[in-house]
Amino acid sequence: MRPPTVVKKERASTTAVASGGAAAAPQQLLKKGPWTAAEDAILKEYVRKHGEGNWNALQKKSGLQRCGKSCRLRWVNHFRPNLKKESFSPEEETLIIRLHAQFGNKWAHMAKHLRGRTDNEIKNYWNTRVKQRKRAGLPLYPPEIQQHISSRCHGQVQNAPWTANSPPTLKPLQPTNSSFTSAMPLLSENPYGSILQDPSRGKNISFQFPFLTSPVLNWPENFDLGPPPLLVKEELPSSQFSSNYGDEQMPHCNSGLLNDLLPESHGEEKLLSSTYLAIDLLGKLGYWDCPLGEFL
DNA sequence: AAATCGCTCAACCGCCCCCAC
DNA sequence: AGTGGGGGCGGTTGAGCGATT
Repeated sequence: MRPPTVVKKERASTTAVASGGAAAAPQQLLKKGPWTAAEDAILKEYVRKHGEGNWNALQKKSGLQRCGKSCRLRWVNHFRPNLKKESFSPEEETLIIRLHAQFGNKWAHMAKHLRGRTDNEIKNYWNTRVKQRKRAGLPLYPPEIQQHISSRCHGQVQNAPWTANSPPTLKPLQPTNSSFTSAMPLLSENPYGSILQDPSRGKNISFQFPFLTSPVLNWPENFDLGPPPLLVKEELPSSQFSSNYGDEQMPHCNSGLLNDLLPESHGEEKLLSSTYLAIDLLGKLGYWDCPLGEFL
């Protein structure tokens, strides 16, 4: 990766920034293009004094001729603490591929799982990868990743909506020509998730299928994701366990069941932990017969 | 040495959501 | 309920640079 912040040739211009990114900026001349060392210094000093956020105020208070969005982007991509500068490691590359298989083009979401990496970096890496593999006539996901994912746990949910009297049955996918795409018609009967009744506790538990609610699905042919990554979202009716997948501030529900089953997890691991723990939860409730260890 | 090509990546753009009023 | 500002996010662009011809 090329070292950042080295501006060899000034391509900046001073212009009235148009709508969109600088909608809130006053109609004055704001600079665009590469940042200079002096601008960087102003930005860093401002954040040191005032912390992150309130980016438009930065422009007003510091006199920096940059719109708030540009300041935020510069900070996030170059000066935020603990940023990694080196190229992606093989482990990181593998993780990106797996995360993309799971979440699609959710760069910011993926960045939460790659400590010290920015959404922009991941996006650039992926777009380059797409170009390269397309040119080489290779599939988007390498066979080893496809194999790894599809071998984690072959199961498929049927018979929605579920109840405790009619629990979801798990049907092994055929190892050869099965694909998540082929599973979708079955799941489309219940595109937003389901509610499970747990009579032993007198509780209802709501599940959602992020794959089915994601607008970015464009799965390659024959890509087998295995089972949808079930996420426990709500324990009805009293739940406050309502975060979206990927929400780092996932609150605990206010009744006992999920808190019993979901141990503490922290930071960037929380999303995947919540996903896997949700699957584990299904197993503990008897709806899933795949040990968590095999799924991971 | 010069021209061309292809890739990388920083930065911008536009859309959207959230929240205060 | 409607509106506007702030901020987050994904898509896109194009300058810079190394490789190749």
